Amino acid sequence: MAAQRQYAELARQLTALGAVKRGLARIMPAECPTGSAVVLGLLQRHGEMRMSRLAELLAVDMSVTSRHVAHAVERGWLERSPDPADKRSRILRLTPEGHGLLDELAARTTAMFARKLDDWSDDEVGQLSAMLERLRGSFSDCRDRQYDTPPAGSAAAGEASYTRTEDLPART
Amino acid sequence: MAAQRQYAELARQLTALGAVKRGLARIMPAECPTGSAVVLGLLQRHGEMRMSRLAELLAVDMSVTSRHVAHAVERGWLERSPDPADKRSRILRLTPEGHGLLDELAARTTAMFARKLDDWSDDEVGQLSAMLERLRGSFSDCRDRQYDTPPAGSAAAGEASYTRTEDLPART
DNA sequence: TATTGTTATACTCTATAACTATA
DNA sequence: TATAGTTATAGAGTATAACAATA
Repeated sequence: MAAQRQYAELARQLTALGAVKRGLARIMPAECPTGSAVVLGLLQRHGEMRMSRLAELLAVDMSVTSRHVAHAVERGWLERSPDPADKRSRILRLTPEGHGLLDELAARTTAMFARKLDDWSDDEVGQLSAMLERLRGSFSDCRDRQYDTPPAGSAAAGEASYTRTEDLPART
Repeated sequence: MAAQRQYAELARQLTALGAVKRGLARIMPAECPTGSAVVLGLLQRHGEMRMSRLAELLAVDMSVTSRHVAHAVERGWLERSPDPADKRSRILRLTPEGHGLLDELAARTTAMFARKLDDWSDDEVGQLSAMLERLRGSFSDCRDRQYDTPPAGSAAAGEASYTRTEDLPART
C-alpha cells in the first residue's frame, strides 16, 4: 500500500510511455505494424495455438486478434489451418517467412535498445522487465470485485481468462 | 549493455502494457479521455504554459496537443488567454472546474491502484516509477545519431526539445 | 523567412455489435 | 443454446501536410 502521491506518479509515468512505444513503432519493417509483431512474437514463444488462446495472451478482444492475424496471413507470415478437433477453430502457425521477419525484428529492437539504453546494466533491464511483468499480473488479476466479502476460502485471484469483452464481469 | 534476450523481453513487456493503460482509461470520468487527463495533470504540475511547452512535455506533435487542449477548453476545464509577449501564442491555465476534475481523477486512480496493487510496497511502487522515468529519459535523449563520430567535445545528449515532428533529426 | 498554432486527412489499435458456422 | 471466429462500425491517439497569423 503506497501513498496517493506515489500512485499519481506511477499513473503519470505509465501514460507518458507513449513516446517509448512510438520509438519501437518507428523501427518496424514495412507492412509490419506493432500489432503484427506482437502476434508473431507470441507464436514464436508459445508455439502454434488457436485464435482464442492468442486473444487471451494479447489481452485484447478476439475481434482485434482476428484482424491482426488476417493482416499477418495476407503477408505470408503465418498460416491458419483448420483444427481437426473442432471445425469452428483454426490453428495458427508461423511460416518460414514469419520466422525470417522475427529475426529481422529481433535485430532491429536489439540495435535500438543497445543504443538507447547503453548506460543501463544487464541487471537493471531485467529488473524493469520483471516489475512490468508483475504490474501486468496485478492488473489482470480479478481484483476488480469491490464486493466486501470474498467467499470464504476465496480463490478470487485465481485463473480467469476472457477472450471477449462480453465475458467480463460487470464493470460496476 | 544487456543481452539480446533481455531486450526482447523488455520490448514484449512494454508492448503488452496496453491492458494496464486500458485499465486506467476505464476509470476516466465522462467526456474525459486520457488525453485530457494528461494535459490537465501537466498543467497542475508545471503551472500555466504555452502550447509549444505543453507539446514538449507531452512528447507529441503540436497538432495533437492542439486537439487535446481544444477538447478541454470546450468543457471548461482550462482556458486559453492571449500571450501579451507574443501574439501568436496562447497561455493555458486551469479553471476551477479543471481543478475539480483533477481532484476527481486523483481519487479514482488512487482507489484503483490501491485495489490492484494492494500487495505492492510503497518502495516497490516508487522503484517502478523511477525506472519508467529513467526509461523515458533514455528514449528522449538524442541517442539517435548513428553517425560514428560525435563532434569532439560532444554535448550530443544535451538539451533538445521538439514540438513538431518536422523538427526532428532525419530518421535514417 | 521562420515560428506559433489550427485544421483536414489518414493510420493504428481498440471495443461493441451483428453475423456465420459449428458444438 | 453456447462457442469460435469474422466483419462492420465507431472512438481514441497519433502523425503529416497545408494553412493563418505573427515575429
